[in-house]
Amino acid sequence: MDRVKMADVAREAGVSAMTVSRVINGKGYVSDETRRRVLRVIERLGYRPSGIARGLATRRTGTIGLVVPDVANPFFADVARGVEESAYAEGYNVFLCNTDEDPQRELAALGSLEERQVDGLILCSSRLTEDELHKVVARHTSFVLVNRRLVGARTHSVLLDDEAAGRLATQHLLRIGRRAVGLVAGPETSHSGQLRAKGYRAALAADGLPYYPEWVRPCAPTASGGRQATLELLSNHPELTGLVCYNDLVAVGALQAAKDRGCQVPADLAIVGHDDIPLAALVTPALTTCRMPRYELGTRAVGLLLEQLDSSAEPSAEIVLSPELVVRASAPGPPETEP
Amino acid sequence: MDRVKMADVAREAGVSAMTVSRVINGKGYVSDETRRRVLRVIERLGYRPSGIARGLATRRTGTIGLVVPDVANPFFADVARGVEESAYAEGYNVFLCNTDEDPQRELAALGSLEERQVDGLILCSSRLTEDELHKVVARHTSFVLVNRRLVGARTHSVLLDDEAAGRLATQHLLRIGRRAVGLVAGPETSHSGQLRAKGYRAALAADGLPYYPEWVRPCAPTASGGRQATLELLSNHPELTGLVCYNDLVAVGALQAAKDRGCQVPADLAIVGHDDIPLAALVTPALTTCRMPRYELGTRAVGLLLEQLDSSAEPSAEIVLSPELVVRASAPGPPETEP
DNA sequence: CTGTTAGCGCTTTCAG
DNA sequence: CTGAAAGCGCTAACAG
Repeated sequence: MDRVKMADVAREAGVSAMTVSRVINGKGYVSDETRRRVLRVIERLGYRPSGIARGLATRRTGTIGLVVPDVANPFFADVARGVEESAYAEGYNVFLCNTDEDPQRELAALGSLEERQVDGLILCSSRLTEDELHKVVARHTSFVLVNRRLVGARTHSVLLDDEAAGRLATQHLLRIGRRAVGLVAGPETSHSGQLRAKGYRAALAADGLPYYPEWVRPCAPTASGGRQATLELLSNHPELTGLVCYNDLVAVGALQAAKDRGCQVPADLAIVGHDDIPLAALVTPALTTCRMPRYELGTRAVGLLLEQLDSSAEPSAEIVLSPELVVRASAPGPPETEP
Repeated sequence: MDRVKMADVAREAGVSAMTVSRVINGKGYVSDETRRRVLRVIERLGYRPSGIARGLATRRTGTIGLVVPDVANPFFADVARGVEESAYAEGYNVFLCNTDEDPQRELAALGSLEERQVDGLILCSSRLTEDELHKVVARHTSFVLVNRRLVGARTHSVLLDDEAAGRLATQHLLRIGRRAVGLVAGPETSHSGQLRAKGYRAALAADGLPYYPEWVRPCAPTASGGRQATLELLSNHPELTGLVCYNDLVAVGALQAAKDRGCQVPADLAIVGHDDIPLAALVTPALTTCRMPRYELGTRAVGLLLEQLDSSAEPSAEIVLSPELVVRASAPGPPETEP
């Protein structure tokens, strides 16, 4: 019950292993007749070349590693799908590693992928320190960071424009006539949260509106976090007519809070979320939100990675992906284009 | 910039490669002093053994393949997480393959994993025919089917008890006094849908209630499918006081339909879904549903797989995982235990 | 306790 | 157009 190997095919076809190798890889000259004969034997024997033997000989495994904090999180699941699909399209297979948000496990995963000799590595929302990250990057020829930037290294990253997202969300509310717009800001430690908040402020400033820190409340990035923060925000500031939320889960919490207070959405309060997770379209009223191109995050990462693999030593590159406003019932209004 | 190899470590430590191999794998005797010296050199040089070289020598790659229709689907994302985590805990890495529900791609993925010489394969909700599946199984020593059964093969599978789920959901409605219970049944071609419907019928029969086919409507497994089917069901049968839904998405559609018709949930109509996706807890009213243990599907699959790898040639095994009723607002009531 | 000798299955030279 | 020899980095099986 041993695997059939190249030598078996060669013997059966009456040629050398080298010839079999040539027809498999389509390089070098092989007469049409020989090729056909070899192909037939391969088919008949059900031969499959051994990737690891090939890997040992070529020092290329046709494999890329993907490290994510949690595949079950829809955000990373979409990234993973993007990575998997485009890697597959280019003939690569992907090793998936889950870190459970734990830097220790992240390091371990990276080590394990190094042993597997992946050709390249995609690291998503790394929880490592800059120092650790620099060390890791140094060990790998081909490396792409997703949703994280690292200065001072030959690093390629694919990022989301969170500031633009915050701006977009806020602008939309302002444009539909809401002048008292609050922010349910998510965790204070969140990098993307800070950027979205920055966008919120920028949008206010652009319209010549003052920034009221008391209209901004941090919260856990969950529905219940959003609900509670919104409840407090609304009871202290009933003057608010619009709310930008850190993400869609928080926005759903805001929706619940509005309901708790008998406040009509969007009539009394218009709400905009971030991310456009599937849930956003299913709640009532459906959420207006900033769609973040998660799948594309994955495909672009693979693109950058393979670029590095082909042409060696590219300089650093950074791709920033833009969010897109999706208008639904929680903050309706004509979607206008940028001036 | 070449990788440091075992020979480098051996030379540097003044021992043979074999000794280095022994300390790395922790097998065979090595004096404590030598071990320490080797370890130090490994550390200093940043040596990492080559998994592929080892794989070629041992014919074991420490790798398992996971094939799913779509990682971005929360169901499979959870399975994938279960697989990844427990594989990792046992020192295995997992190759993830997405088939996009396409049998052709599924076959291709399987072939590709065979080339990578994975030690075992986990195939999730396969879209292949029985014949194709039999062929695939025959090529692999270690194989586990998730959410799919295959008769007449030395196959191991991990399954969800869909019939019990349908029964559980229906029983709950009957117990809280709903005697006119309809079924929004999902796609007619869905295997799990048919089983859940069977459970629905069984529960009715157990209570001595008649089965009315006109209270059952198929639909697309989506919120809009559920909404439309429920709308039709309610307008033809306003007598219904309870609804079992194929899955949570469909149940959310049913919720929307009830709202459309000004029908109160749960007062006028109690609704039970299936799966317990995150969404279920977030809609208003929150959904009562049958939780299907998706993460465990993954962990158990790995368990079965590794069992096969260790002790060769196990007989077929089948693990059936039980659903669990999660009571929330859409069909409240004291959760009773089985009689 | 440690080292030597052979491969694992493929591809890379370099010759025919 | 085809083949022979050598080796990728590691470990199994023996020796010592």
